[in-house]
Amino acid sequence: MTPEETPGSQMALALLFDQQPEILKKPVQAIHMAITGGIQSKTQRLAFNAMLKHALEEHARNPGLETETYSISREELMRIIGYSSPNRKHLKEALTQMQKLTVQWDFLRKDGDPMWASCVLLPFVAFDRDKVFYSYAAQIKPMLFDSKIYARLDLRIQRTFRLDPAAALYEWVNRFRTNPSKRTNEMTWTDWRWCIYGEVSETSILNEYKIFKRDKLKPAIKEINEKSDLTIELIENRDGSRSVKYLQFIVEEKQIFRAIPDVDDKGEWEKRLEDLGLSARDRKKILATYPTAVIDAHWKFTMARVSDKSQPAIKSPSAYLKRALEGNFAPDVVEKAPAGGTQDMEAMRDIQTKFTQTRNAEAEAMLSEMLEVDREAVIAEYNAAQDSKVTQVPQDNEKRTSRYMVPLFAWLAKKHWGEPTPQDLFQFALQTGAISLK
DNA sequence: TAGAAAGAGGAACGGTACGG
DNA sequence: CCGTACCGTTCCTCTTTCTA
Repeated sequence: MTPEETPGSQMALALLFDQQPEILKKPVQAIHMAITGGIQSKTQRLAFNAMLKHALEEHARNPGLETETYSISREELMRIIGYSSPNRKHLKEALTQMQKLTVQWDFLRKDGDPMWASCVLLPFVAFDRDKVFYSYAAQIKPMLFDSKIYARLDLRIQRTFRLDPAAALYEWVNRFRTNPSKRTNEMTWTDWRWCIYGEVSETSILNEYKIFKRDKLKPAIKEINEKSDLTIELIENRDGSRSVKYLQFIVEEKQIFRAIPDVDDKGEWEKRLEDLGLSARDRKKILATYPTAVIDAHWKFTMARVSDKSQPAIKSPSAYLKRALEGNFAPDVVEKAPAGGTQDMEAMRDIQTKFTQTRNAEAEAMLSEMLEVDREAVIAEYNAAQDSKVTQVPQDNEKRTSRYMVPLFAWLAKKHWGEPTPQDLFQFALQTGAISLK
């Protein structure tokens, strides 16, 4: 069942684990979309995500400002989508082509608002020497920018895929990673083909399931299992007939990404240093000489350098780490204690409260968007974790007042997004304008 | 009802076009 | 030169369905 994992891919995953994530909070309606009248390449898909991420950040910085046209530096765009070729022609062509692609938004909610039924993917794109300008259709902007229901998509992972359908399938299954049932939705195989590949003509050989599976599905599943933080498994449903009718996936998060390792723990560091290839003597010396915070900083420094493709490759990460530690390469790691004063403390608490409220609202939206069976599973899990009966969420829908539900939302938010990290709070404070970088 | 035929899918090949 | 996308082919297995 477990896919073959080469040491190389494991190393790549381990490296990924130590980088800063690049999360796009992508509205689910924009994930559940299908290209009509053509196919979408990986470059286009990633570019759309990169541009959306950029626009969302822009939007968060200036919430009041109604921006018509966004711009992103070409360098940054190319970095996010992993476009390394010096030949810009194809990037330009791919982006220009996006103006011709139309999409069916919110594909899963068939009875949804018909206003978003179909619309051009990117109505406007322009270039100059080092910037790319783009804008969205006015009708879909609220959906893109104000959506409460989103999935966290890690663009670092998505750009490591080489196969088009792998990037597309990953995006779809990633959205179901937190489902208690560990299942995606079930769709006819032609709908899956539509979502992860595009619309095909009547004469295409991809009208045969076995060809689609051979050329698109299987390679995509293989690549996702090898390179991503998820393992997925295909379920085929023949529905009594001879041919495969419906497809579904089992989605599980890989172990390494589930538990945040305790970096203060010497044992954990011992193992990490060993994995890197350091000898027992070196490990002992390093752990005895430097505090873990310093090792951690240099570890991150080393990993960033190792995965930096713009510089010559590092032959031996372990030797590099040693040298980095000896030379104290990493910038200062002294933890900055927050400036004292009760005013600051109160401002901090205020940010924390607002952050919690926002997250709870997001958790509520997520819950309401779940399938009935999944929602009840979540509630059952929550109830099981309650010591006392009075805090349990009642079975009767009518009786589910905020007295019960708000703690549930908080629990759910913590479960899915974890404890807010300092970065989360910092980001949030920046976005809401509570603090500013000057 | 046994055996043939047909349908669906899988495995392992092959090729061309094209871009980095 | 290699990897990806796309398009074929041949031979095989398994299951359903047809038919003598």
